Amino acid sequence: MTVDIVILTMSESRLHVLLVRRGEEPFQGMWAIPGGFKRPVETLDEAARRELAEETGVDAASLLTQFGAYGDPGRDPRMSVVTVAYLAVVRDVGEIVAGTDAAEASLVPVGDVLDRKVELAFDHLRIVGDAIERVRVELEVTGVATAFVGEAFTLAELRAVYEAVWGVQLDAANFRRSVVADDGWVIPTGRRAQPGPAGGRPAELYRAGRAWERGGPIHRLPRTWEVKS
Amino acid sequence: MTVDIVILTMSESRLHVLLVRRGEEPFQGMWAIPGGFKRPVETLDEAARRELAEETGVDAASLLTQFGAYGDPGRDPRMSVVTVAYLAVVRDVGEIVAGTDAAEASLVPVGDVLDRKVELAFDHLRIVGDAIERVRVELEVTGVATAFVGEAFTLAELRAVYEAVWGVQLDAANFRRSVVADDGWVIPTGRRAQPGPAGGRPAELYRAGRAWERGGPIHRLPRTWEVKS
DNA sequence: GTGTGTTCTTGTCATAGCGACAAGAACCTG
DNA sequence: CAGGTTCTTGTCGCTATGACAAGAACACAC
Repeated sequence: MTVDIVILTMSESRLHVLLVRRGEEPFQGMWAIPGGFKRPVETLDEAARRELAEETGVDAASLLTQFGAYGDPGRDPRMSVVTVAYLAVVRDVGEIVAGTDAAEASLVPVGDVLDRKVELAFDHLRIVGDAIERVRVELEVTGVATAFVGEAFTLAELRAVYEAVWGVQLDAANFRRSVVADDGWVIPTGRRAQPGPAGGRPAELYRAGRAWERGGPIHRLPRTWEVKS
Repeated sequence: MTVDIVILTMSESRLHVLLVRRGEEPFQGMWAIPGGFKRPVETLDEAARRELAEETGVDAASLLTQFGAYGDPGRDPRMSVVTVAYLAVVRDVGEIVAGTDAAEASLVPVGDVLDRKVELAFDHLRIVGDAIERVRVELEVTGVATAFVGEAFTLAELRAVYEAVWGVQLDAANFRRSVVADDGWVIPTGRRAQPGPAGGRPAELYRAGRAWERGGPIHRLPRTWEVKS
């Protein structure tokens, strides 16, 4: 019994996953998602949190959600091992420190992983793929989007999350209208963000409201207000 | 490592779950969901299918979907056991036969389980509860609804699924319009169903179309067209 | 300062979706 | 045939939303 953890975060408007370079056999030197063996005295959630901290120094405690179990014979060359996979979405990974069993830890664009530019150990490619798919769905149904951004955020930042995860372009005006629709999804803070290097009108800063508990305001299914060109 | 299976089906317009009465310790004589130990040479999916067939005689092969793993210490009094839970929605359970390890097998209304009128062994109440919640979500996003009904079905039957699972009343006219919306969710067969004992106009029979793959037509979140009185 | 470019914000318009409701159609039983 | 039940069709009005245009607030170059 092992647990493995997929940590997702936004960086440079792209989705990234936290990987560690394996320090031990099997697959020594190859990239993998953090994880390790569960102890009999702890719950699965506790095991996930502990392994993540041990190998990367990241504490994603309350955000870890379980999303799958993998137990194909042969997925681990050593023995028959079933792993339970966890997912956490964070706005800032914080200090990444390679710990036990890990020679190195860093953020990698998920695009590079899915394109196989970065090869993963075990069946971790499949696990990461399932995690992404899960986030795509959760984005529509839950408030996961706010977990990607900070305490205070601009609507452009929030929109970038949807665009990166779904791989679409959204109309800024319509996005604003849907989110601000006075149902309490976002609450203006009164402050404004610093404009980017190219200038532009400074964006208002918002914080997350409580309406996300009932599902998000942005949908992708029958909606097609992606930008044309 | 064990696998446990939650089988859900509709009976008398109510949601039912397939339970077995345990033939062995621990919890001998108590109701539980079917399940058992995974073998090293098989996948989790195969283990679920095998255990279900062994204990109940039910073959739900292609419909089994994994939805959670449970590994709290103490959930099994004998030892530390992690179980992977599977869910299947079927229109007809078929022949139920109590098999190995099971003294009895039958369908129980989920209401009785959630109300604790029927007590379950281990943490199976929690597992069943999670399964129900999963179905409630899937009903909105996937074509699970069609798995509850037969090959050919009336729109009233399909509507009853949503009403039973969500615990709401839906307007028959609006339900029809949403489902028939010529997007291929249901396809008329040209045949008609037998009216019930109280008479009434005979309903048209439909079969499931391919549009369900892109998500269902019925939503519950911002929608509130439940019947008033 | 002034002009140009960029980004965020506000507003308009037309259409599609949908909740509420009423009426008609097709069966039953007695 | 009368009355009851269930399924089916249709209408009305409101809201949500996709498309698009215009205004506002900044940076930078000159």
